[in-house]
Amino acid sequence: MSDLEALSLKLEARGYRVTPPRRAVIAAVLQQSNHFTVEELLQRCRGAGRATVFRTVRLLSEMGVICRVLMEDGSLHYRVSQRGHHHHLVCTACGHVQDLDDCSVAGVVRELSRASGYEIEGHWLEFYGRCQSCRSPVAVGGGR
Amino acid sequence: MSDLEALSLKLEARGYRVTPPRRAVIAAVLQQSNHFTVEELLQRCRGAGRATVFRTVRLLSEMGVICRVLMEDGSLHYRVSQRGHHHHLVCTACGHVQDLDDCSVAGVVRELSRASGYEIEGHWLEFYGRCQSCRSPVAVGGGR
DNA sequence: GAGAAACGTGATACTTAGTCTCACTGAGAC
DNA sequence: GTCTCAGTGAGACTAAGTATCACGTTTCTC
Repeated sequence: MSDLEALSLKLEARGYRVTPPRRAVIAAVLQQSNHFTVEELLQRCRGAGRATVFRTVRLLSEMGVICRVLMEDGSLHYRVSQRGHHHHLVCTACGHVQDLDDCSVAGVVRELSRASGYEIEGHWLEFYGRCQSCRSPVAVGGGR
Repeated sequence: MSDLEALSLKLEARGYRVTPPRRAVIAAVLQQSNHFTVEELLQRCRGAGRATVFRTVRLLSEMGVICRVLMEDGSLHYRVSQRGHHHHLVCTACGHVQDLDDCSVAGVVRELSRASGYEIEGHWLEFYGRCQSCRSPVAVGGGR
């Protein structure tokens, strides 16, 4: 069973109809290997309207199929998400995003909760840097 | 010396003029005890134009006088910042923001850098929860 | 002090990312 | 067949921020 079919079943199980525009958006989302913006999806789903693409993205986001990635400039991108709670490591040079499996601040949250008296319900954590292939190995000509 | 005067001197030292609209924006910023939006500043500085308020906010942000706070809904607010790199603890009930002095993920960054091969240059971390006075005395525990 | 250059300004148009509204469509229930 | 209702596209609208432009004010130079 393809990812598209699996997702369609998941939508139907939740009582949503799987219409041609929704299929088009989901297919476009699944084609994206890295992060994307809604504008990029709109380019790929010429058939579907703006509102529909935004609605479907919100739906997929609520279902946990895609997650939001906060870029270093403050803009929000989206990304297919296999797991539940996780964080991202964003390469500021090539834009590649890597998922971080385990939540590295779980201990910090416990400690902070005790120290501050807050009941901590959530957090947002993104790392920015240069991936292995973008790190210039002693500047072999050019660089950025 | 008041904060306003200190900031004015800081601006002049950087070669910026301290004009009446800028003074008005800075005064409005310093009046805010918690986080604020540019729209709120605009309400308070009726004299200064929209563009000027945005320009001054960007200027103060570049100077490190104010910092951005990412709210749970994805919107960006601003906040007077006394220190350099720090994180925020946002109460989702009353909206109060608390600064976290020491960067609690410094160790995580080092570990992650080694494990992933990334040269980590920055990160964004915000915590969300309910502050001591907003926690209902019954509901202890839970979490996301 | 005059004139020029630089800086800062408000008004306003524009951009981006997203939401809202509304008339319409098509599938399913009866 | 018709009623209902989720889903649709078009397009208006919103929020947050940027760009442009003509103009005013300061500062610099002579």
